[in-house]
Amino acid sequence: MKIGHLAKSVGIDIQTVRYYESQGLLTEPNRMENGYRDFPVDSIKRLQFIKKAKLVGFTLKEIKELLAIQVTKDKHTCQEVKNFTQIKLDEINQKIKKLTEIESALKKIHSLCCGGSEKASHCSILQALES
Amino acid sequence: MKIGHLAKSVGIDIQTVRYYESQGLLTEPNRMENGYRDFPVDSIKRLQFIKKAKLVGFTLKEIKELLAIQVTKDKHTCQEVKNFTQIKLDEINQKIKKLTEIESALKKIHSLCCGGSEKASHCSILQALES
DNA sequence: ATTGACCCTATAGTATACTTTAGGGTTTAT
DNA sequence: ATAAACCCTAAAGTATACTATAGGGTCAAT
Repeated sequence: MKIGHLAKSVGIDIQTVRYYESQGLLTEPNRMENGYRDFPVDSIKRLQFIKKAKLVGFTLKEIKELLAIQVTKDKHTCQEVKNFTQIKLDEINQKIKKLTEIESALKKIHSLCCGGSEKASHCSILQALES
Repeated sequence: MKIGHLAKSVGIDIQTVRYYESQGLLTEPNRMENGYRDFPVDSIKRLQFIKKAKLVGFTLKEIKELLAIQVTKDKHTCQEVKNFTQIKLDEINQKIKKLTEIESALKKIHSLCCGGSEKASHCSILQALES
């Protein structure tokens, strides 16, 4: 799969794909005779995951670590993987909690703010977070 | 409240507080006679919100917009606020969804990967996302 | 065979969000 | 009164994550 096709099917820029490769987020693709990159199909999933993880505030460095999770004799032991995934699970729960707080504040604003008879007393996000 | 106290109680750097002020995320604080900034107490909540929103992937620009939500005659109408909060609520739900996907993949890895009799077939995050 | 749509590398430039430095004044405790 | 801890501005520097540019080769269709 050529880089243009890959980039398009994930909805990112070709340059960005090359950048991710340079940063070690994509394993080095095979090359065709002419030197063009030939990506395996699962690069799509890899890039989709990167996109997803970026959206929720993970850095490329963190995403690289997430993608690197695997139990292999010479790399990571079970216990290492368990420890690492537990840390990441905690982080994710933190994020979900924060998002839920912001969500409920926005919901308050959305539903109460402009009800007509309601006073505009929940119309800032900080006020809505408090109540 | 002096900047050092404020920064410390939120757990961020003094310089960062000044930077946020310069970017319009904090309203300009009053000055004491000596020129020192005198922050209102609610700056703490403002900064805590900024911290929270940054953690889940919002940019300073977006955070500024969230902090600016209010219904006022000369600024934003009810409908504008409703529209804006709805867009943000959708974004937040997207983020929560992505996080939940990553979470369940990590949970799979965490619980299945090293069970002993289990094959290491869910030991990469991409594999875990699929199943 | 030539045009347009691809691909390549290498390097420079940009946006965002800080972080550090320089150079200086203020306050608090001893 | 002096040192340590605090505050100020302005400007430069850094890290991250792209994004664009230059200069060139490849491929598919006309």
